[in-house]
Amino acid sequence: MKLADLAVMAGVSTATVSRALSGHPSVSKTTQERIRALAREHGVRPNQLARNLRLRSTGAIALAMPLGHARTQHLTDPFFLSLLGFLADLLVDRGYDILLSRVLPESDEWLDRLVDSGRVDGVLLVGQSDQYATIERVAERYAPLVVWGVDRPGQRHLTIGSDNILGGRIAGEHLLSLGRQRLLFVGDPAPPEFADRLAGFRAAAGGQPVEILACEMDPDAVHAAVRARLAQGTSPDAIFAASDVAAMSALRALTEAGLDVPGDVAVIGYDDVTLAAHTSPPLTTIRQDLVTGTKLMVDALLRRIAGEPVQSAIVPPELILRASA
Amino acid sequence: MKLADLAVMAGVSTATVSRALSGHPSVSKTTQERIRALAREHGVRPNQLARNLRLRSTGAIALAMPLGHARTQHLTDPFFLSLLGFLADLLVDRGYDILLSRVLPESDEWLDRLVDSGRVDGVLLVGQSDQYATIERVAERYAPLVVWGVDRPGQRHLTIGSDNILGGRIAGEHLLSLGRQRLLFVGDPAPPEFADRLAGFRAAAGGQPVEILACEMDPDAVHAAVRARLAQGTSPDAIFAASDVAAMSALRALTEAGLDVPGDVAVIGYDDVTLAAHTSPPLTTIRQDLVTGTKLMVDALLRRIAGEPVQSAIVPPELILRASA
DNA sequence: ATTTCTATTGCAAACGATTGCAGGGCTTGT
DNA sequence: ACAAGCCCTGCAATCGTTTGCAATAGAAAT
Repeated sequence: MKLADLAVMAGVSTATVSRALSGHPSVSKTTQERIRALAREHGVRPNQLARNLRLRSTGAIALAMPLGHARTQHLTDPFFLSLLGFLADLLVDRGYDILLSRVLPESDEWLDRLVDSGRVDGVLLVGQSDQYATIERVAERYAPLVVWGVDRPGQRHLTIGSDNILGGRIAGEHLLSLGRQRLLFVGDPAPPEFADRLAGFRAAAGGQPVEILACEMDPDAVHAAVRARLAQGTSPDAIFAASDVAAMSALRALTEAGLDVPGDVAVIGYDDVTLAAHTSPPLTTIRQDLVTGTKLMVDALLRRIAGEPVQSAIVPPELILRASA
Repeated sequence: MKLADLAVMAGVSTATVSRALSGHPSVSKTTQERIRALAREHGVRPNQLARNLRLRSTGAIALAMPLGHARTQHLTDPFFLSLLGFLADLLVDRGYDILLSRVLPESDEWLDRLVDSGRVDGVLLVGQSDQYATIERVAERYAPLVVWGVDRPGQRHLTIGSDNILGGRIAGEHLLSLGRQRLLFVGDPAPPEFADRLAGFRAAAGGQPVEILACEMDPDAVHAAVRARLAQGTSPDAIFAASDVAAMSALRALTEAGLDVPGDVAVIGYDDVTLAAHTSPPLTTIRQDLVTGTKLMVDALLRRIAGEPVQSAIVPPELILRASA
């Protein structure tokens, strides 16, 4: 049932129906009400596709996470998902829908396809993964693109992110202040965010050596890696995990190995996902302020869509002190 | 840059360009390759909106979770999110995009708007919440709608779900087999799924009384409720939580109260979310087989879209034995 | 009574693709 | 040399809206 059908029923033109439904002032109150009633009665709702085509705006935002690194793990990462939750809330409040694209960057055209599809007014990316170059290239020609991630000097694309170097440093300083000596970083050091965390951690450690246990980021891989590491001789007395999920896996491996947390080994995570407060012992972690972060992202995106200039921004991380370190 | 522009550059008509790009056999190999090259060079990609309008199909599926009950909690529920992850994977594999709508059912038109927008070829709903009536009404006139939830006798809408009654019974039987006597159900008994779990649990308990600790489902509420309950005199020796997230909060409240799990109190959850394996002690729980479940959902939806008849289906729950019970 | 003005409404052209049908050029058979 | 057939390609309609502009009717002004 389209507007044209309603038009013949009401004995007016499609144009009038369209204007009546959108509350255009030039159509009389009486016809407006008459058409509205008719529309309600017959359950007529304008086709958004046609509308969007005509208006050249879609009311939708694409949200994607490039999965260059962790191919095994799809969208189930709790950090991504809670980011998604916040973004969804904000966008829906502003009248936008969300087009979720899971992206496995097989070809480097994935982002081009997304922005050129005409289906969205803007794109939000979570994480740069190994797609930095592609993002840079597309950002050059497509403004309404905002990325959660790190901001490198000379970078063209707009990012919102937390200060991962600072976060890593805070973690390191905290562990040192506890008198820990044998520091271990657990996680994949390749993605830019994690690289920064590790860099900050090392900076804090100063002269002290930092051992790196590089592994995939999915829970089982981390668990296996930590267990294997513990099976070797001297165990660390402090672990800094690249993410909370990794930290939880480490936690489990530790308890299984009969080690006390934080007595034998202090553990500190990153993100402060909801469940971090519910592990035992509750996880000390570096919080990324997603409430502010997502607000900034949406804000930046909408301003880019409106054609205004916007700068990259950084939200400060924060140490959340719980029992594990 | 549209197809028409490319057409003048190539010196052919838009029709030919369209056919060339879609690999239509009636356009010669040579022109086809020439146009393809030109398109690649200038980064021309057909506008999906126009395409969808013409083809009357969108290549997108709406995914929504009616949040009638837990208004405070948005999309961050790990169970929903991992369901989302699986669905996303399956749909993307089949070439569909996902339109994510967070739905706060203020008016009962939310679902009508979704199905009439023309933006999606079908709708997946996760949970019925208190929107049962609305879903029934819309399902009457709109076939490609599949719901994750319970199947009541006489119901019109198509559901895939796990057998919550059976799941509850399994949980109950397991706790009884451990010799537990003072049974406590923790969670919101109102939503249909939870109601069924409780019903099955009670059935298993037979004559034994089941205490119900009714509370909101967000972690803090559950934690507070359990703590308050433990502060009273006699504590239960077995807890069946309506979800894993609730179980984790209960776990925390228990350890804080100095109770041993499973020594003093056995705890069993529901869902088997990823993190259930990583709590300490690892959580015994009733798994909902999401791999099969989501496959069935997508399958049912696609067949409904194709106009085939499909029946509701139920996937059996399974006891996952870990340390907590 | 004629003109001017305003309040409504309709016409038709977009938006950017897809596709049935028709026609033009070229080969082939007789 | 002429008819028939086959490849290609283009014309134009279509999907369902929105909106600038023109047109009409009635009211108000002279």
